[in-house]
Amino acid sequence: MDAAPSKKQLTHERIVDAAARAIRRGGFAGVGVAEVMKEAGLTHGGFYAHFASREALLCEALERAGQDSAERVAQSRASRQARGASPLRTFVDQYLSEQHLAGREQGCPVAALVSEMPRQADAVSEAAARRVRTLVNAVRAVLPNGTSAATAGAVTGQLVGALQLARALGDNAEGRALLAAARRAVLAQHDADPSH
Amino acid sequence: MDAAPSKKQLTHERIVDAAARAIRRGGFAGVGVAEVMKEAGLTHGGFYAHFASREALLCEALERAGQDSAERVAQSRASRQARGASPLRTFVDQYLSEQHLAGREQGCPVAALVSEMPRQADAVSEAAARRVRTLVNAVRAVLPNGTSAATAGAVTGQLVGALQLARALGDNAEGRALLAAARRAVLAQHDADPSH
DNA sequence: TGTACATCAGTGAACGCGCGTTCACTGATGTAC
DNA sequence: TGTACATCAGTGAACGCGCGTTCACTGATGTAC
Repeated sequence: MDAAPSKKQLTHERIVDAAARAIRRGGFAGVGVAEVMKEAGLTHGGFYAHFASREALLCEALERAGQDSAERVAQSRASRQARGASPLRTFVDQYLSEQHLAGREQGCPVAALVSEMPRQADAVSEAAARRVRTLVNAVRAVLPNGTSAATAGAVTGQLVGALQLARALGDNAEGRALLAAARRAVLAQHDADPSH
Repeated sequence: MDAAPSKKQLTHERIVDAAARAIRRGGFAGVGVAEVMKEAGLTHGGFYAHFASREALLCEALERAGQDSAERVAQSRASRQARGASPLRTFVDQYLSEQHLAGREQGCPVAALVSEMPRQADAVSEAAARRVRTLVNAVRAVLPNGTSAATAGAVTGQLVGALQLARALGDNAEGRALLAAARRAVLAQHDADPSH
């Protein structure tokens, strides 16, 4: 069905990928039509054959960034859980890892962009709200059955907030200490088996 | 000593006040020289008699926004504590209040700006990091004596993250439920007397 | 007290620049016969 | 198999606009005498 992507579709993907990186690197305002097209190996004039507007690109970029980040997490999840860690512990250790602290461009778009989300044009902030819900659901999935969306949201806030504050303090001892303290706090509160 | 501010100093304050509101309303990029000057009742040409650059204004605006927000909190704190609430509960109830959810422009600049902080020019992101430390210290002051800065940072992350996610979801039932869940979580974890 | 002058906060026109968007065009691809 | 033609992804010049910054100027204030 989706077996044979056309050349145009492949180009489209390349543009969205570039934008998904740019949006986490530079924020919503850091996504420039010309720069993204250049990074995709094209000239800026062709942009409007692919997107109705820059706004439309931002919406697609948000979604792509979320998928991209989720895939990265899924890759190492299996191996960690095999070593006996709980799903929650695995998730928290990855989300509040030093790699995630340093790798903004490849990381969670919610952590990279939340404080800008409410200021975007309607279509963009709606796409952003969907991304937030997706993340909250991912957190909910590693919490005990029956946990409410609101409670999962509070835990998500704990993760997102700690990562952002650590980044604002810098990728140094100060930021890493905050991150470590947040890992401990989340696990002490929600993990049944704080063995390690 | 600082008894008689000159007319120029008063003007300077007005500009910084306008910028402190604009930076929380529109983010770092939302602070335009011309617009801020206009809001202060001036024309844009006079700007450089007050600031070396737009960057310098951003630094001052960050600090002012922090003071402004802290003052607002201090105003209602006394009366609440008099009614018997603990300092922590008072702080949390205010930080995660529905007023704070709706009032971005008058609220905490850290919640309004964290995810943009690491992307700013050096001077600005340093001023931002100082703001973060100030907030963490305020949280630390309402936690038990001896709480480490890192642990206070984790709690701060919980507050900042929850407020941001709620704002990204919108000032509606969904956002308010997240906020309420976060209030419960923080107090259950840290407040000795969860009486109410 | 009154006049002459220096100071300086604020004005408004102008600048160069980068941005999102438009559009006439190119040139490769693939179908029709 | 070979030629003629339509399609359409991508090019690159050009547009209008808003931005941060500069600068010659204005006009009110206050000091010197």
